[in-house]
Amino acid sequence: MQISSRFSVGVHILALLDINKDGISSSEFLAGSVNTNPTLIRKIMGMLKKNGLIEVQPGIAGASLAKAPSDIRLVDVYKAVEVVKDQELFSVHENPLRECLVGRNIQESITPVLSAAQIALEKELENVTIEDIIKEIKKKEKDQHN
Amino acid sequence: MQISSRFSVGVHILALLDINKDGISSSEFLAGSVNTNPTLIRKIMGMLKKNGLIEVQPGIAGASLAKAPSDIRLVDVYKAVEVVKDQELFSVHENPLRECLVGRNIQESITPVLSAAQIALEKELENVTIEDIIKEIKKKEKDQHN
DNA sequence: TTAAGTTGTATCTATTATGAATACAGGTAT
DNA sequence: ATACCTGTATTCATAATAGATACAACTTAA
Repeated sequence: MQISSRFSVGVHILALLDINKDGISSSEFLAGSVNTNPTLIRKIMGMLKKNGLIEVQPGIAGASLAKAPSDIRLVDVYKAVEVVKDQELFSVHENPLRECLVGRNIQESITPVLSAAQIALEKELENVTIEDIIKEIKKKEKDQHN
Repeated sequence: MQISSRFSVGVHILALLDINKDGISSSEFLAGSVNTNPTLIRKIMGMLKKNGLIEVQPGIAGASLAKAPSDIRLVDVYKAVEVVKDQELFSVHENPLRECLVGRNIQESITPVLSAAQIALEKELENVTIEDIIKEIKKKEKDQHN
């Protein structure tokens, strides 16, 4: 099981929109950098737009960030691309036997733990912004030239 | 996307093995409580056995915990049932364009963040044991009778 | 106004993971 | 010898993902 690459692709798109802000970032351009097809990019861009992270207009080539890179946290991207719904990272088996002590109480007993784990993961993604990723990209690039 | 219910089923099995330790917990018995088929239970039991969490023997009905419930952490179950591999909770798009600044550095830049998030999730599962779950089950049962 | 290019969607397909189900070999016990 | 159980392989239906094609609606430039 893996969380969809829509998340990492979303981050890729946002970082590139900022780095290429003086140019035109069409879905085809972005798709080239990500190495996928423009349709998937447009689908993800639609999600990012709906959540107020980017600005795009039908018919007009290119997109741009709707906020400063320092104001976009990775958790915003994570939630925008809907890779995981709230409270539902972990699936729990349905309809355990109500005639059994464990069966009738397991769901309510385990759900808070699973929820806490999911929240811990999301909290970690709150600490990183697109600006951080961009800085890291530039740093890696610089390091490689030394 | 959701993490397989093998995890919650595994916890269910372990809790029930302890609560029913004076009885015989065959795969059919466990399957009844979980409300699934015995094959899936045996498959998961095989994983739990391989990781030293339970004891089972071919031909002999029933299984039992290999450790005290207080010594089995949920993260042990999580890893035993292999719902998620190390470093691979998040999938990252492959082969981004090397001719692009973002494309050639995005993977190395984002991987540490994703890894940290995954570890945060697992850390949360380290804090809870099967004993905790059993206590919670009994507590919920008691609360319901008042 | 026409033509070209782009976004926003819908649709189809291949691939993969899950979980239900059946079957059966091999082990155990009465 | 019979009955029961575990361990494992296999088949099947379902769902999510990602690649791909097609096209309507919109914008811009010629």
